[in-house]
Amino acid sequence: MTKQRQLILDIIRSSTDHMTAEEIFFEAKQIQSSIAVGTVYRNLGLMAEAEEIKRLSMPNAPDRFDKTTRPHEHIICEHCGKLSDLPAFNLKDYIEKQTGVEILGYDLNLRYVCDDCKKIEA
Amino acid sequence: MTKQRQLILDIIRSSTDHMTAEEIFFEAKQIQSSIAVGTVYRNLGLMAEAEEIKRLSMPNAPDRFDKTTRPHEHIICEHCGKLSDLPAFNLKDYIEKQTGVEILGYDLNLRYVCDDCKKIEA
DNA sequence: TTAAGAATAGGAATTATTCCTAATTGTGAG
DNA sequence: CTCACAATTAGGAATAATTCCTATTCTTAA
Repeated sequence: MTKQRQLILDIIRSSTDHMTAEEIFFEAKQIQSSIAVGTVYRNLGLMAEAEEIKRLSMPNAPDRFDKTTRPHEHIICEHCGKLSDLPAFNLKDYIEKQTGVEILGYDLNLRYVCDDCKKIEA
Repeated sequence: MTKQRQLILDIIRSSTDHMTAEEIFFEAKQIQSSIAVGTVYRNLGLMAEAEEIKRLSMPNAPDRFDKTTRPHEHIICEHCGKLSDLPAFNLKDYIEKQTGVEILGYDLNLRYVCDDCKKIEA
């Protein structure tokens, strides 16, 4: 756990939303201006691999990183792209029963239109 | 529906697995050598938008395209990356009841280790 | 048949990410 | 403490995936 990795982790943990690598890089730069973008990507990849954080991949968007590794769901507004958390549905047992396969984990991404966008549309 | 778009759609529909844009481009080129990579990406994006096909985004992998737009689930081997289809679990009603939110759709990606990789690991 | 609009080819540009190498930092044996 | 070694970083080049631009080529309706 180097200084840089700790800094990146702190930024993710103190953010309320799900940041992109680029956003994390710019915040990190505010604190340690010498930090390199490669360092950010490498540490994000390593921490995601080690399951200290979670990488989120969505269509038509760069990856985002989630401080929460315990299971929970994500819901994304199709209109503005806002990404929010939902409590876990705990589908693992249900899925394993349905499929007969040992599931290591799953990603469930729900699509909706958020209240703000609904107002605008109406 | 131009000749090129039809060609791209035919390639996707006749494939058994989920192809990347690059794979689709190379197959298309066998048939129409003048086709441009931009044409493939543009038409894939348009068809995904129009829900004629479905775009799949996974961590650490380029997007893939699925001929099947009717709901079904995807399961990916964490070891070799093989991506397979599963029948739909029809979680929409359950999710809407849990969340109280109108869900437009969802993507559920399951992670497991496929039989081939299990053998190798053992 | 021709003008207008839409889509393509070709390639440059952009975005997101990874890789390379020299320099720096942290660590443990002496 | 300090030297040497290993690991990590900074900086930037390189790559991968995708989008964008513009001139050209269809297509279609009048």
